Amino acid sequence: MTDDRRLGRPRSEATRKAILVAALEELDERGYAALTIDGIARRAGCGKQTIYRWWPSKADVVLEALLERADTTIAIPDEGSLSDDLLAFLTATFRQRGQRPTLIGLMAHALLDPVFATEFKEKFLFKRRAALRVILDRAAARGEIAADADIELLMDVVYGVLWYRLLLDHAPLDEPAGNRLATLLVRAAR
Amino acid sequence: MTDDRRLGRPRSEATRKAILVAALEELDERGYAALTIDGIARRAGCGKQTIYRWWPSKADVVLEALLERADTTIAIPDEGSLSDDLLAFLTATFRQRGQRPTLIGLMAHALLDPVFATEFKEKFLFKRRAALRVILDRAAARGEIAADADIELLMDVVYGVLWYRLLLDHAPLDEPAGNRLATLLVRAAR
Amino acid sequence: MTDDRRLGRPRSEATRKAILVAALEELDERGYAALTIDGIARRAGCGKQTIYRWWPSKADVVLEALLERADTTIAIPDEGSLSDDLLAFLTATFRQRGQRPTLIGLMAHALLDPVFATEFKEKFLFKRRAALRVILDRAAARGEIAADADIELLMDVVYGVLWYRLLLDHAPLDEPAGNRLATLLVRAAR
Amino acid sequence: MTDDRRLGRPRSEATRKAILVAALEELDERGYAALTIDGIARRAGCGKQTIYRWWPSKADVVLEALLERADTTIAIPDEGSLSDDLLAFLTATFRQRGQRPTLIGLMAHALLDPVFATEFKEKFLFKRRAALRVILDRAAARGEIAADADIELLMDVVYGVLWYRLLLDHAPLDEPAGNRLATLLVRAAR
DNA sequence: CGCTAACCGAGACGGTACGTCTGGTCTTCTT
DNA sequence: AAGAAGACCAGACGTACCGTCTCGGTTAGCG
Repeated sequence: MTDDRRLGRPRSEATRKAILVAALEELDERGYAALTIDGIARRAGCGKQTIYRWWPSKADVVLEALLERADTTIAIPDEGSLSDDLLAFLTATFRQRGQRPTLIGLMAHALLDPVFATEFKEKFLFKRRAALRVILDRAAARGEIAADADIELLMDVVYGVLWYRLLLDHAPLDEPAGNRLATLLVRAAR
Repeated sequence: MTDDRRLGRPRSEATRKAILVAALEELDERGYAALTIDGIARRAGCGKQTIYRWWPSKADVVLEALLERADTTIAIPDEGSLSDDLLAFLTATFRQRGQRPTLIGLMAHALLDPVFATEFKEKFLFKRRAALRVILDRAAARGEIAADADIELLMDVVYGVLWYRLLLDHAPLDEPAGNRLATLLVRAAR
Repeated sequence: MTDDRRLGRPRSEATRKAILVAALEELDERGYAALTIDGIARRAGCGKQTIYRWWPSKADVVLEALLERADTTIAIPDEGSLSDDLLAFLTATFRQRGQRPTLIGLMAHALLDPVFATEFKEKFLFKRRAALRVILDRAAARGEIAADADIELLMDVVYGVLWYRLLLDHAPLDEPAGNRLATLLVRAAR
Repeated sequence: MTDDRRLGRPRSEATRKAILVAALEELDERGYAALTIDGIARRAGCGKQTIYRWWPSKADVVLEALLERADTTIAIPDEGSLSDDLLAFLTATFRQRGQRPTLIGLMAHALLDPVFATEFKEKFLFKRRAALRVILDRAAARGEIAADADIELLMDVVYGVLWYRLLLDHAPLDEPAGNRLATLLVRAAR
């Protein structure tokens, strides 16, 4: 029941969107390393101050753009077996591989800026982990996972392989890869 | 065959070392994000040109310093069983966790600079993978790994978990963790 | 005839005064160079728009404040002789030396902004000249000034010396100085 | 016998001149109020830092340009009589009236920036006063100036009228004006 | 022993982005 | 319609580094 109406001119939604779009376009065309606040402002047709007013760093702009663009809700499959759930989850996750430049840039920034790192984990990384945890908890309830299994470790295996291949780009992140990873996990979980 | 002696004044070994030391000190004290060529040169008491003459980027300086400091030879345990070999390997690898700031910085740079990324993979990452491959190949020869197992994937699991925890810093990289990961791998390999 | 009452809410006299006071306070505390519309508005507790609505530039605010504060009527002495009139006029004028920061700022602004320069001359500088001209005309009628004397030049001597010392601050603007200048003028006028 | 050779790359004389020229061109074309360091650097084809390295403010750049362009030596006429000397001096000084925009800008800046004001007085204003003083001292030695005359005040009359007309631009600064001012001064000096 | 060549330190150079500041305009609700 | 609040676009500010360059000076092998 809070009254959200504030004094003064309200924030321009049009400008906010123009900035997010401009950030993603600049990112695609020139890469994260060449991304600048100046460039985003120029492309969005806004003043730099408007960006600095709402986001603490360029990474925060990109993160918000990513969250807005991505499916807000992370689909949690429920096929009845760990194997099928994992396969569905991995396939859905791998399908977002087009986001690679964005994710790479955000991770790079997180490594260089601890403040943003926290933001990135809370708003993105840990949200995805939570979805995976639901799947594993259900499988544990069905007895598909050994009682002494380390659920945290299993999740790290999933996201570890995912990020490692995303970062190094040395091996595929496609459906067959998802298949093999699911098989490995099922075997390891018993 | 090649006569490596060059005309003119030879490269100063003292300066080379001063630069590598200065780079690591700056890295420790101020973090990779604040690392600058200017700063390294100032601390090393040398001209900027001297750095640019021998290294293409600040990451290359740090990489060379890391390679020089780290055990040049990667120990490859041969205990007779996959389980023991993995445990020994992981324990040795995790022990280098003190390098975290350095590794984080190099990875960040690699994500932003494709040229350095190649360098980093060749000189560092793939060298470590090769050591692990020897262990896995031996285990396969002993029949400890299923014939249809995906050796590449197993390696990605090891280094994926390692890097994922290194980057996110959300879970420990200690001996118990190594133990559990080794157990998981043995189970998955069958 | 004209009906000056306008539609809508009338201008707030309290705000107008708060702005003029705030402008002079900022001027005294931080100097003209640091004077900003933002700062005046903040101190006056009003919106920037309210200032822009009524004054074209910060100098106009200061000018209005100065005119309001200063004696609205410029005293024109009539002692019976050029010498006494000049002395009285100079003494009265020099007494306003405390306005130096204000006058300095207004002159600086006038030099940089031709539109304000016109305003400044009409509302301030030429008003003072007119007073001096009355004195000189009366002296001419009494025959104290040679028929071929250049009255305009005499006025420029008075205000030239005054402003030159005000601007450079290299020599006093006190009563002895007024005395000497009056003597010089009387001599020059013959 | 100081050894002026300094370490490092020497200052570029070509760039120095390009900056001074660019500053005067910008000043002529757009006026002092619109003069920016950015603009000077852009026109001179140099980096902003190069300007900041050598001059503390844009006014210092303009001052150096003015000093370089103007006759370095201020001609001191010696015609044998105060009247002729003054006329020659005023004529020569008034002839530089083309400098008006430059002088106006420098004075405006001096009024806003006390540090530059000192610089401006020392390097420009007081140098001119010194020349005039030579003329007046010679006249005093010849007995053309009353023993009790205030030489400082006479100089302030000359430069006061000059600057007052320069700043307000309400009356001419030409040869007839010089003539009339010289006459007035001779009369006042007796 | 002098010449040549490549090194070294220092530091100026042209650029470019930074994050801040102010200007002048606009858009909301309130008086 | 005026006012307070505050967001908006625009663009200059002065700083920090980038990677390059140009000096004087040093240190090797070769003639």
